[in-house]
Amino acid sequence: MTWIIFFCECKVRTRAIDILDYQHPAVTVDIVLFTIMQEDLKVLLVQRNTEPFMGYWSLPGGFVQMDESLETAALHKLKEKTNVDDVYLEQLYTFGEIERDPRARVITITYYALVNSEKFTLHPSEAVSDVRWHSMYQQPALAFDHQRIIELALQRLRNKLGYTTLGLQLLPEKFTLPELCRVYEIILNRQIDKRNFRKKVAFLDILEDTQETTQEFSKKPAKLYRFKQNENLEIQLGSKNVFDPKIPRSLTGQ
Amino acid sequence: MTWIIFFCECKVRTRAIDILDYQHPAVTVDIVLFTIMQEDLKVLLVQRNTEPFMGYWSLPGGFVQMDESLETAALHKLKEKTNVDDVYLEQLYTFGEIERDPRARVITITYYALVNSEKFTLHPSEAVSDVRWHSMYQQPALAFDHQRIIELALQRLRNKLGYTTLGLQLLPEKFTLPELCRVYEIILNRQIDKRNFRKKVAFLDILEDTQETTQEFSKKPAKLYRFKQNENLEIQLGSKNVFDPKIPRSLTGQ
DNA sequence: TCAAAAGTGTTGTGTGTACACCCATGT
DNA sequence: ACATGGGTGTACACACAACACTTTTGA
Repeated sequence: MTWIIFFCECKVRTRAIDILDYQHPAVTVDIVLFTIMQEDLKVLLVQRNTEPFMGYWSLPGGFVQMDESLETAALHKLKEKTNVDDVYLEQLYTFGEIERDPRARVITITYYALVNSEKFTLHPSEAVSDVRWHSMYQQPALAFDHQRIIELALQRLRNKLGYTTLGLQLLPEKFTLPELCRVYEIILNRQIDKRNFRKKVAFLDILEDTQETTQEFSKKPAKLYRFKQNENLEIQLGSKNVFDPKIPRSLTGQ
Repeated sequence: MTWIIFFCECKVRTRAIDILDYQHPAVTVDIVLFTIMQEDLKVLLVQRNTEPFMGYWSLPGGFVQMDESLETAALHKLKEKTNVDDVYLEQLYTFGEIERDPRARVITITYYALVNSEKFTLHPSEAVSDVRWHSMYQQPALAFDHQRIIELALQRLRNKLGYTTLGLQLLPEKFTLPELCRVYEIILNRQIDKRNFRKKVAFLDILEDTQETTQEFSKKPAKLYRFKQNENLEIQLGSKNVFDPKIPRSLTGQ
């Protein structure tokens, strides 16, 4: 009898703990916003003006409000800091180590985002003193676990570059092939053979010729291309992988 | 009952505003636990006995406690439901739509996990009436957005199968090549050429011959292999991708 | 005429895929 | 002897990687 009562009590109390007395951790979003400027891969950082980590740089982000989805929250934070709202945004990972914020239990859902440099220069919020672009390859000291987050974002970006058309997000509407190639070189941090690159892009058939040229980057005019908007962002090319036979090698095959 | 709880919850959350000037959403973890049994891919599901979605099936999971990291929380929930604790666990995605739980704002960090069938049969918690394995290819009606979560998990599992050795997590320590091949066939839901499969596995050089054989599955004895534990889980094989030239094609090259 | 970047083809090699038969054993 | 699943080799196709010279223009 006692056991039954105890059992019931436990059950009730467990539910009570879950729903009533349960302490909710704080939830934030943090965004790794990439762009390419001055032939360099940049990340947007914000300088902290409060403890902890006062003076350190951190990712733009903030608390998730009750009336916004995670993605919306991320977009809001970005808009707040940069005034840019046309970005490519993708969830990265969720960090929830107990001690990642010394003040309280904070779980952060991280995103990474890409803006093309042109859109950015139209809203040069870098003027705001405590919000600045930093070279990915030369960062200041970062607060919390943000270093780790940025590294993961870069890794993901590099990976996805290979099987998606993500790179196009970093360029204006019209761009030249050498420009696109440079985007890849900058992100991957290594040289790419331009002949092979052109060949692959041509084969993908995701660009259309605008019939225009530009001499912005060279004396010889370079053709300007535009991304075929109707094309899917996820491009599956080439041999897929180890244990995946029986898929015919055609673009339509996936 | 539900209404009382809901009311109380509102009250508590209102107080939270006063104190922190910020409402914290509830945070849960949900786990998609896969195994292979009876030549079929199974997912562990729990039948709900409360509203909302009473009677529907849902993923094992629960609230994240303040003193456990997300991954720890996920492991705890699994242990609770299945008594299995030696699993491969990996974060999947975080869902935070405002309306995903009709009761309150709940953000869930989802994981997927793999157990080998042998470990599972040692702790047959399927006996527990409201916790059961269901065929991935024939599921009951699912609560919340759990259908979507499971689908994402399957997709991820299939993808990762190609460039990792994840499949090995679903087998006991010693296994035969036909068994491993069957794991891939079951998960990918398609036939695989066994000659090509063996060739690739041999080339990967991640298995060691145990010098033993088994006749469990056939009359002709099949060699038993063991996973070389020191090998990395992430195997990069074959051509990498579209925009990634200049990487020599060697296993050491990554 | 020179410098600077755009543009262009070919070849070898590795990896994916298709395909058919013999082997070892229990019944 | 036969049924069952284990085990093996070859040939073709395709994508990746390496590589060097010509073209167009501005200065």
